[in-house]
This record gives sequence, C-alpha cells and structure tokens, in this order.
Amino acid sequence: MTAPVRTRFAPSPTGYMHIGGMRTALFVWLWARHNNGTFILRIDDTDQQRNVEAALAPIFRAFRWLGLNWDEGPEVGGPFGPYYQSQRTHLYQSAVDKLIAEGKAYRDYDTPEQIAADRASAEAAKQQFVNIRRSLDLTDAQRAALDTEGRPHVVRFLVPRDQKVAIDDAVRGHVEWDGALMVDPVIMRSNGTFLYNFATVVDDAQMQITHVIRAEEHLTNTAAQTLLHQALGHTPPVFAHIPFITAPGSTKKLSKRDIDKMRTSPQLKKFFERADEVFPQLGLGDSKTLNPVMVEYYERMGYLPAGILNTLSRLGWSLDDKTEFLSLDTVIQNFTLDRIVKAPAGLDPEKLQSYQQYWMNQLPLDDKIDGCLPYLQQTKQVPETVDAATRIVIGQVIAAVADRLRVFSDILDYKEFFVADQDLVYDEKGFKQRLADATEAPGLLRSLREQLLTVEPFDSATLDRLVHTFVETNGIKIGQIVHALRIATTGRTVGVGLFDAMAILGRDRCVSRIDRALGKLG
RNA sequence: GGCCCCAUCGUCUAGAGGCCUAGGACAUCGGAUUUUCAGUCCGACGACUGGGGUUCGAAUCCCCAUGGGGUCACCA
Repeated sequence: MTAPVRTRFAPSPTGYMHIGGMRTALFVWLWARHNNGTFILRIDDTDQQRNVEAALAPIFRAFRWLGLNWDEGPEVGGPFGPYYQSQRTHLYQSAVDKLIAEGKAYRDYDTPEQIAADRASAEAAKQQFVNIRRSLDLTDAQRAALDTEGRPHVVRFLVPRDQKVAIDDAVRGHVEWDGALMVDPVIMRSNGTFLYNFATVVDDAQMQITHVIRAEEHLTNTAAQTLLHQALGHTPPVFAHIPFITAPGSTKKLSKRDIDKMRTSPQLKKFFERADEVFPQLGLGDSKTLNPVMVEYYERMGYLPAGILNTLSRLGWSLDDKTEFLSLDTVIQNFTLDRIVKAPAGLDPEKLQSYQQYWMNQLPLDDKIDGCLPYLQQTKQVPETVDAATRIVIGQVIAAVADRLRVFSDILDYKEFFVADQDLVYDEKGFKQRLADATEAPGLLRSLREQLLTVEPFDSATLDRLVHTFVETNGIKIGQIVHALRIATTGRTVGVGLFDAMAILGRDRCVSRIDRALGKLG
C-alpha cells in the first residue's frame, strides 16, 4: 500500500508566468492527476516586499486558462495551510529550534567579510571552499556576550561531513554527493527570516509531499535538502528533476533576461513581430509588455489551451514513437516519470504552431466564433452585443478563412469583411499593379460589374461559374480579371477564396466597392 | 575552477543488445492541386560526438576523452 501521491508547484510572485515554469507545473500536475493524487500550489514569497497579490494574479490566470486546477493552495485552502510561505514562519522557527537543540544546526557569528576572506584564501590555495566552523567552538558565555554586543548571526545547518548523500532520482537515477565538500547552508538569515532551501523542506514534509518534481537547476540543492529532511526526522520525498527548456536555437536555459536576443532570433522573430501587430490593436501594449516567454502572450494572442498543453507535454516527454497530437486526458492517462527525457529541450515555435493549428482545426465553428468574437469587439469591428445576423456573418467569414485561422487573433487580418465600403483600405502596390497599371483590367471589371448586378443567386458557386464563363466569352485568362476583382472588392491581394469573399460581402457591397475602386482610377 | 547533470536528423523525439540498411513529427527542398495566400497530397534531404572495451552481435552496457549545461548567496 503506497501513500496517495501529493505533488506541489511552488512559484514565487514574479508578476508573470514563465512558459518554462508552466511546463514544469504541467508535469507536476500531470503526475498528481495520473495517480488520482493531490496537486498543491504553494507560494514561495519568503523574501517579499512586493505586492504579492498583483504579482500572483498572472500566475493564477495562467493555471486557470490552461485548466490546471489545484486541490490545495491559495483561494481554495486545504488541510495543510496556510499556503503562503510568508505565513508559515512559525513552522520554520520551531524546526530551526529543534535542529539547534539537537546540535544539528548552529548559530554562526562569522561576518560576511570573514567568510569572503575564507573563500578567497581557499581559492588562492586552489582548495575547494567549505566554511570554517569557528562558531562551533564558542561557549555559551561567549555566545551570550556576542549577543549582548549586538553581533548578528545566521543559523547554519551542520552538514555531516563524514557522509555521502544519495538520492534515487525518478528521472536521473542514482545521484550522490560528498558531504565533505559541502558548505553548511544558511537556513536562517541574520534578520530572522528563512531561506528557500530550508522552508521548502519544512513545507514539503509538513504538506506530506510524496514527489518533488522540479526543474533540473535544483538538483544541486537536493543534497542539502535531503540531509535536512533526514535531520528533521522525515523520509525525503521522491525527487524527479526534469530538464529545463532552452531558448530556441540555444542550449541555454530559456530566460526572460535574454529576451532581447530572442527578439532577433530567426525562430522567435515572427512571434515578436506578430505581437507588435496584434497587441496594440487590443490595447495590450506590444512585444515589450507581452512576449513569448510569458504564458499570457499565448492566451492574449488567441492560442488554444490544447495547443499549448500539447506543445508543453511533448517537450521532454513522449507517449511513443509516433503520437504527436495528444489531448490532456490522453496525457494524464499515459504520463509517467520514466518517460521523461533527460536532456534539455528547446522550445520550437514552428512546432508549437503546428500543434496549435491541429487543435484549432478540431474546433467546431461555433467555438471558433466565440474565440474570435472578443477580438472583433475589442477592435470595434462588431458591436459589444452581437445580433444573430452578425454572428452568422462572422461564422461565414471564419468558415471561409478556414485553416488560415491558426490563432483567434488571426481574425484581425480580415477586416475587409467588417469595414464599411467607403472606409475600405486598398493595398497600394496591389491596386497599382492589378488595376491602375493593368490596361485591360478596368474595362473588364466594368463589364463584369454589369453581370454582377443581375446574377442569381449571389453565392460562391454561381459567381465562380459566372467568372469562368466571362473569361471564356472574352477570350482572356482568368488571371486578368480575378486579381482586379479581388483588389477591388477586398482591397487586398491575398485572402480567402475570392468567390467566398464576394458571396459573404453580398451583391450591393461588391458592386459598391467595385465602383469606388473604378472611381479612384479617375 | 570544484561538484553535479546531459549527449540520436537543423529542432522535438522513438529506440531499454539482434525487429535499426535507425522510426515518427516540425522545419527545409522538390512535385501535384489552385484566382491569391494558406492548406492538402506525394516525394526528397537529413542523425547515433570520438576512442577504447564487454559481447557471436552495441545507438543501446562499461571506461576514458570531447562538447554542452546546471550549480557553487544571509536569491528562489
């Protein structure tokens, strides 16, 4: 009988949710769900002066958007709360007291300057630095004297230097360290606050966490944490150190600090450019306020949770040798720690795009309408309250756009359907090339216009036939009329199928737009 | 630099000694379809870091080298 699985993700309030952190959170969540266990959210705000609430909002938002619910944590509570480390200091304090009382931790009165000097001389001697435990030799009286003198001290955990520490990591296997080479970690600062490395151990134990799944950069910390668990009389949890995500085209950890490099990287350039096109229209700033390292970028851009989840699941994990498209349920069912890849994985925007496209294509039209609607409303292309007729038109546009719609905000590329005829903007180059400079075009367009006046019905198939007949009758090539027709009715050289576009616009608007275009020719 | 981790196509991955003349996906490049763009279909290109072992047999196990990365705080 094994204990029910309990996992946790412990973000600190940074003001945004990192896509790499989200991947870690997903794996943590997945393991809990796979085992019908409990997923806990715990806030690591040990050194916080900032506005925690505001800095946390985007993090909760990201979890909710992706549908990763937490069973215990902020806003939902739970039997092991509070779930903010800043509110758990009494637990850390009593753990420290216990360790000191048992001689497993000690007050260290060495000044930072002394430590730095020790470190420098160790380096000069080409020796591995381990702290010199001078304070261990202090008598009670000497300690008392230093205290009255007002000399600050930290509390350090006394590492058993005669031991090796070993873990059996669920993804990395057996890993061990030599205690003789370890610095006694500070567990309490001189100002009485506690360090992450310590708080996390106390919390993981108290919250009965069975599996600590976290990014690989914590692997080194695990030595001290394991020792701490043992000193506190706990059985350490199972550790699983998953590889971090690298920046596209790089082998280094994907970090917000390198954002300017990513901006110009061939892989991510498009993502930034798209942000600069889309976000200003929505009043959301630009690529400086929301970038592809942040989960919110994808949400605001109109990606699907399924697309992002699929991408993240396949980064460092796979089901088998060929399955690419995975629903969350499928991943939950099949997710195991032993199938996690050990090497770091790069986030590939192209591949992300392809997963996204797949899931977008799975979506029923009605859901696509619901997804696009906010973008049209935000940009005032449709009113706040949409009547049935408008909704039908939107549906027609989306159907015509078909798989050109990869993310919901792509609908912003089809303004020609929502703009008034007199406000239609013509692509300058296209207008010149297809109408102004195309000598035959205006005449042909004029003559086709007459036929559009009466053709019945005004639908895509009929228009298609009409134009083809027109082409035959006039002995021209289809290219001679179609481009002019497209630029005249939609203002653009590219877009959805021309006859679909015309059918959606309807007879009156098409004719009116053709007239306006011809008028511009003078 | 010490300690630790990692290493298959450009990228994400399959591979747990023979099924591997190494499979899939994305990207790329051809071709087909087409009124544009996108898409779709077909095809091509393309990898086991190197060297030693172990074994009848190694991408798979061991060792060494090389390379990449993480971490060395009174950050998390």
